[in-house]
Amino acid sequence: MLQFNNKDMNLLILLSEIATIEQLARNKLDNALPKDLNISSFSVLNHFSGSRAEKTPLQLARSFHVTKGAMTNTLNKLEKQGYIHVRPDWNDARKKCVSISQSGIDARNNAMKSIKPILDEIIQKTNHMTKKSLLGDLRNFREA
Amino acid sequence: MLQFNNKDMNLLILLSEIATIEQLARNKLDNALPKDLNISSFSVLNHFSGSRAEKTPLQLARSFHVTKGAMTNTLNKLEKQGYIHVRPDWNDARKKCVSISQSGIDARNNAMKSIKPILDEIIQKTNHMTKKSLLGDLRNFREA
DNA sequence: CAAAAATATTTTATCATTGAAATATTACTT
DNA sequence: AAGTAATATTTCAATGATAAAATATTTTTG
Repeated sequence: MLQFNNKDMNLLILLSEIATIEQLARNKLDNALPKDLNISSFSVLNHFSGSRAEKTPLQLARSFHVTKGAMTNTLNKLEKQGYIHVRPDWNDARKKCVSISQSGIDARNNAMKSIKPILDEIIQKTNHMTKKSLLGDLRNFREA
Repeated sequence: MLQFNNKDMNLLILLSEIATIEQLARNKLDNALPKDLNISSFSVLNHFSGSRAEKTPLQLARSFHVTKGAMTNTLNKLEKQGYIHVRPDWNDARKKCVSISQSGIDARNNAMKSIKPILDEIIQKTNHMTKKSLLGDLRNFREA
């Protein structure tokens, strides 16, 4: 039988561990969020709560590493909900400019409140770990 | 405006970093795999290459943290492809017993060869990191 | 300036997953 | 032993993502 080296296998295990965490976290958060906000929509709103500067759909798609079509979907939903403003870019008709609305900010804050118990639970359970170095390691890892 | 504590925000950032890595890795691997094997199918085959013991669909669903319906799908595909054997459990008619076939082993080895360049590239790029402690940290993190 | 290439968004078909319901079998309870 | 609860699998509708094609606009190039 073919033999693969340990490094390859260990990397697969590491990646599968990451996938598992992602899946569990996604499910927990998804269920905790208000039913009119899925994780994708919440992420976009949350993104704008850091900086309210306008972004184009393409910039957002890149930020979240999703396809442009997926971002079109998410933005359409958010716009119908009144959580974002979308306007043409007057200098370049190919582009649009997306920003968060006041009710979008409210929805984001409300969503944050509903997932806070889960976040706090995780924080409490992982209090012994240094999440700071973990985050750094993961960032380095992602670069590759 | 509402205020959320730094720990909550940092945790969200950490989770989003994990999600990003998962997405990038999944895409890279998915594209590299033979077109008749997606990651889910490959994972099941790879699972059996560690221990060829029979497993029930439910056990597999739990191992991979997917729903039972998702596992039914994956197993149906693998069976049609001839990569697994599925037989009734003679002691309990509710259950089935799944095992890997010889061509399943071949397909798994072949798939491994096709993703090896990607794995090696990641390994090389992250050679400076101690992936061992990272894996431990992530495991602890997942428990929570 | 006209043609070609690049950029931005939307549309379309396809796919994998989920949660819940349906079905079937086995285990428990009294 | 009958009825209820638990377990295992499949089916189904809905969802959210992808890749690729379609459309529109702007930039580059010859």
